[in-house]
Amino acid sequence: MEKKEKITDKKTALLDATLNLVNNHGFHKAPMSKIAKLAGVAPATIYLYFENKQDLINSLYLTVKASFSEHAFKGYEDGLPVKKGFEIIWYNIADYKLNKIDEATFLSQCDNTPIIDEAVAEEGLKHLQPLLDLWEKGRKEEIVKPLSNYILYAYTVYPLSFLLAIQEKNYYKLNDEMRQKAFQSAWDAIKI
Amino acid sequence: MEKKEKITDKKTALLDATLNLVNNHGFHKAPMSKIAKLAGVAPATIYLYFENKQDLINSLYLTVKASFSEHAFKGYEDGLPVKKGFEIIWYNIADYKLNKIDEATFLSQCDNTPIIDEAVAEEGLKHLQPLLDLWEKGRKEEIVKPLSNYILYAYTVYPLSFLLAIQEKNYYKLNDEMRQKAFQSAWDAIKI
Amino acid sequence: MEKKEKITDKKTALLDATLNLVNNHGFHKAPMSKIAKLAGVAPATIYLYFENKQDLINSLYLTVKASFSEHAFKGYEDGLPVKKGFEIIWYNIADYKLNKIDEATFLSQCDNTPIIDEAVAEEGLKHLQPLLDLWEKGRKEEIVKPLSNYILYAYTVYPLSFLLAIQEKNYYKLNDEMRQKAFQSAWDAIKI
Amino acid sequence: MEKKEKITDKKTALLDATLNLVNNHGFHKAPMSKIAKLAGVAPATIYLYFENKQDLINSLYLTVKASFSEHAFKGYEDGLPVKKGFEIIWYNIADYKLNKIDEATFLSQCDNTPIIDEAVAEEGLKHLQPLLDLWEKGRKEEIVKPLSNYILYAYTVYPLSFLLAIQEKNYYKLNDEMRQKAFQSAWDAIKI
DNA sequence: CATGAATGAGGGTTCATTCAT
DNA sequence: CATGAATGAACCCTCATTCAT
Repeated sequence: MEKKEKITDKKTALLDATLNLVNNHGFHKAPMSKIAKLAGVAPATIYLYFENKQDLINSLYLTVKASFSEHAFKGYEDGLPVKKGFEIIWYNIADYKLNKIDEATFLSQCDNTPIIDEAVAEEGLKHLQPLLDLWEKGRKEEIVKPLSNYILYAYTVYPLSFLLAIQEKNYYKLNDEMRQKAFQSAWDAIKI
Repeated sequence: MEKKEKITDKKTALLDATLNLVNNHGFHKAPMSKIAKLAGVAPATIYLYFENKQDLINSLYLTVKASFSEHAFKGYEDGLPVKKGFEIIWYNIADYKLNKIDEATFLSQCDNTPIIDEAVAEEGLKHLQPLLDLWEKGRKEEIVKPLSNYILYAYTVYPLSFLLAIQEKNYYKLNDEMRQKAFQSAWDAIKI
Repeated sequence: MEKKEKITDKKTALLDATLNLVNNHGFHKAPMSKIAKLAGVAPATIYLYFENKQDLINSLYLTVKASFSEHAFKGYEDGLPVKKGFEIIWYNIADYKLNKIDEATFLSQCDNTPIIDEAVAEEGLKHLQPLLDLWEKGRKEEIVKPLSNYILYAYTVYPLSFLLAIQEKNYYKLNDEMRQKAFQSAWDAIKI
Repeated sequence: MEKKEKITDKKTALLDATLNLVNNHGFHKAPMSKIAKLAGVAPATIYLYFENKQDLINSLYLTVKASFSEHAFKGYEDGLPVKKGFEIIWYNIADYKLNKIDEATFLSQCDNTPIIDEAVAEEGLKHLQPLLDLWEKGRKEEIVKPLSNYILYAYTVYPLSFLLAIQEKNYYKLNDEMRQKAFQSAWDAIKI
């Protein structure tokens, strides 16, 4: 057990270091040497855990995406009424994006930049299936507008990325009341 | 006149080349040498028109942002009713984002990445003032929900960036009917 | 006449500009573009007056060296007694080195650096002939020690370069009294 | 111990290579690539031992200056009579300048050129203190003329730089007899 | 497992020089 | 005569990656 943990330790440290550097300075200006230093490790050590820089970034992306999905569906289960289910997921995602700022910022950067290999990016898309299923159900029950999943996503989850970015730049801080209003707008946008 | 045009020619060619390379391969992997080659120019020539790479990127950002604003408010004037005015602006922006794909993609990348100097990024924010004024009017007339501009933007304009990205990845093509539905969702999200 | 002067004007301006830049920043960091700008001329214009950068430097060296020699022998004539003649020349050189600081500094830099083509440097050496003749006479009359011209030079004229450098760095300012003492030391070093 | 030596090896090789190239071709025309090649090392390796080119030059300057001082005061001790002490130091310096030609030439170039950072240059000045103390003593005992240290230096040590340069250009070779005469001139210049 | 020294390839940038005007 | 735009070559430096230890 101890050995396995040690491995995870350094791997995690490297992923964390990468996250911070890429977030704060961009993919360029996040050299392997700095990543190593920030992780408290020698540069060559990185290559024991990752094939190369691209693999490191890809791995980080998938790791963060997985953690995101895990949070997104916390407390959610299949049988719930559409609005209730949507509410749970939306608030979960909002919590994630507005609290786990670094992770969310990194995902934003990946989604708007060609730094992630396309194949890997596609793999990251599969995580939202339960939400897509819920929307399908909502459309059938004529509670949700007959719009494609893309549009539903664009008007409910995606706006949170903007609010995150704004908050990150310290222009603004989203309190509980505003969060409720934001949810209301999301729901208004897609409900029939 | 001829000389001035020639200058503009090369400068424009350089900006275009940068746009394409940064869009398709990211800021890293858009070396000056490739930019020069794509623009049909020697690398050293870039430095006749821009101080350095950062200045080139910043200039491109401001140029594109200006063109974006110009399109956003085409045919719009101050006195219009809130919904009508909003409709005009929204469709303008939708047209821009879904047709001038390269420009819009580049702006997305800049807004989600630390490649633009902060001072320059702030300068780019000033362009939306007429829309903000319109929203203020809408709130006063109790047509628009009493939400901050950030939230209004997040639920109306920002979703278009997602639709653009989706379309760009060829998963989807937004036709006129869907565009109308998308507008409806935007309006539903913020109207009282 | 006017045209000739105009030519001389620009040529002189270029030589002056080069002198200043090389003195203050070194041969490297004295690019042709800056030289041109300081001289109020386009870069390409330099090549109307000089073959290339090396020729510009060489020309400057010879020009300054000529001006130096001219000053060195002002008021001197062949028939004078050895000590009197030496005194005149020494004071002339001292005046030049301690007043025409830029020129003297430049000569120092050239003499201690491989920036001047060797052939040109040798040509610059011929200018001191009258002093060498005077020394020859002094040795014959057994007023001056039987030392080679190099050593005589090293102990009389060359020390002034050091005093110049010191003065230039503002550590020190040589007044008339000290100058007389300095001359005394020079004479003591070589007189029998 | 072995590792430390290896490090010193490459660092020394780089300093040596720099010395040679700067001496023979000047600071410009001593590109990092050539320095590396002459040291038997890849260009990037230089940056393991020095921050940048300026740091390399500065380090070389301080290294050589230290070696110079060490030689200058070999066999000298404080209590010696003024003339005897001066003789020892003068001959030490003469030996250094006329034998360790490369080092001395480099120092000359540094002292007459703005290639060394000023702060570093000043640090190099501190090394001659024992000689300055000796002169102070000589002035008090009325053996040495009441001249500033600068002038004393100009007429005793500095002339050796000229003799070095002459010798380096192969115009001349200073044998023991001439060296004694040169010392006599130095002493004549400053003794009362 | 872990490392730090080492590097080849390539990055951004400068510059002496040219050429059409 | 004079120019300024243009450039090829070279410069300094960085960095992802490797390899002996």
